[in-house]
Amino acid sequence: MQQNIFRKFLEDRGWRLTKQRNAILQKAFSCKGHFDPESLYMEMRKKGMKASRASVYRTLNLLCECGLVGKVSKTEHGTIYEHTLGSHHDHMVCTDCGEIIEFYSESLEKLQEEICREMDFEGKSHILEIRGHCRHCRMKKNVLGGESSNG
Amino acid sequence: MQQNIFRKFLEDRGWRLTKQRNAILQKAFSCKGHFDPESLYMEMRKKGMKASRASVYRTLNLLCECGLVGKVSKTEHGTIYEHTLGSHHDHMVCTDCGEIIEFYSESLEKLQEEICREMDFEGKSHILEIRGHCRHCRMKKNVLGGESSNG
DNA sequence: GTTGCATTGAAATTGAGTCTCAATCTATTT
DNA sequence: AAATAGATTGAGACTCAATTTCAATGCAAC
Repeated sequence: MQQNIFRKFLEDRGWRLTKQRNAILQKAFSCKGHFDPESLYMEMRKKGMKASRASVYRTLNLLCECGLVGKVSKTEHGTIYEHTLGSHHDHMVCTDCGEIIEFYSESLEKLQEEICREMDFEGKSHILEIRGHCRHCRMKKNVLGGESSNG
Repeated sequence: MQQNIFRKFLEDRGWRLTKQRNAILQKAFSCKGHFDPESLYMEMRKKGMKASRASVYRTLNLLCECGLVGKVSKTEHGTIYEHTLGSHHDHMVCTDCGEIIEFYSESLEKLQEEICREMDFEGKSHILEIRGHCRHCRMKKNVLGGESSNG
C-alpha cells in the first residue's frame, strides 16, 4: 500500500510521514486519473484538509522521487501528475477537449528498447504523448460542421 | 524556403513579415538543433539584431502555429524549440548532461499509427522523449565511480 | 496627409513553482 | 518534565518564463 511505501521512503532518510504529507498522499491517490498541484491544493482546502501550497509542491516532489507519482506532462497551466502504482502506460491527448486516454503497447515498449540498444543509449523511462482528436470530438465536429466529404 | 512559408502564413491573415519577425525567423533557423526563446533573444541582442523579448515570444508562437518550429519539451528553464523543416524525429534526453539526441524510426511511427487505429483516436502528432544516460556519461561514470561489478 | 490597422517595445502582470525563516512539532536524552 | 536537536510547516517573498497592456510607431491604401 502506498502509505507504507512512502513511510519507508521517508524513514530511510530519517524523515516522518506527517499529517500533511499523508493527507496529500491520500488526496493524490483519491484522484481518478491525472491531477495537477493547484487543483489538489484547492480541493484539499475545500474539504478542510489543511496543508499549505508549499507543502503540496514539496510533497509531490517527494512522491515523485519515491516513484509513487509521476509527471505526465507540462502544460501551459502547470504540471500534470498521475499516480503510478498501476503499470506503465502512455497517453493520447485530445487537443479539442483535453481528455487524456491511457494506453499500453508491449510492442511499443519492446521497439523502444531495441532502438535504445541500437543507439547505444541507456533508456530509463520515456514519455510518449500522442496528440490528436478523440472519437467523441470527431463525431461532435461532424455533426456541427456537417462536412460530408464526397471523396 | 522558410521565409516564403512564413510570409504566406502571415499574408493569409493580413499580416506582415516585418524586420523583427524576419530576424527572429533567421536566428531560429540558424541554430543548429534546439533552442530556447531566452537564449535566442540574448544572442540577437549580442549581434545587434534588435527585437524585444515580447516579439521573440510572439513570433515563436506564430512560427509554431504555421508549423515551421515546434516545441520539443518544457523544462524547468523554459520551453525548448526546434525548427521542423527537416523530417520528423523523436528525442533521447540524457538526464546527466542534458544532451538531446535525435532519432527516427519508421517502425515506431507505423506502430503508433496502428495503435491509434486500434484505439479509434485520430493521431495528429506525437512527442516521444526517452530519458536515460548517453554513452558518454555512462563511460564517465564508470571511470569516476570505478564500479567494477563482478556479476 | 490622414485614416486604419498591424506592430513594436518597455514595463506591468500573471502564474507556476521554489525558497526563506520564524514558529512548531516530535522523538530522544537527561 | 525540561532540554535539546532536527524535521516540518505555512505565509509570504521571491524567481523566472511567458503573456498582456498600451502608447508610440510603421506601413499601406485612399
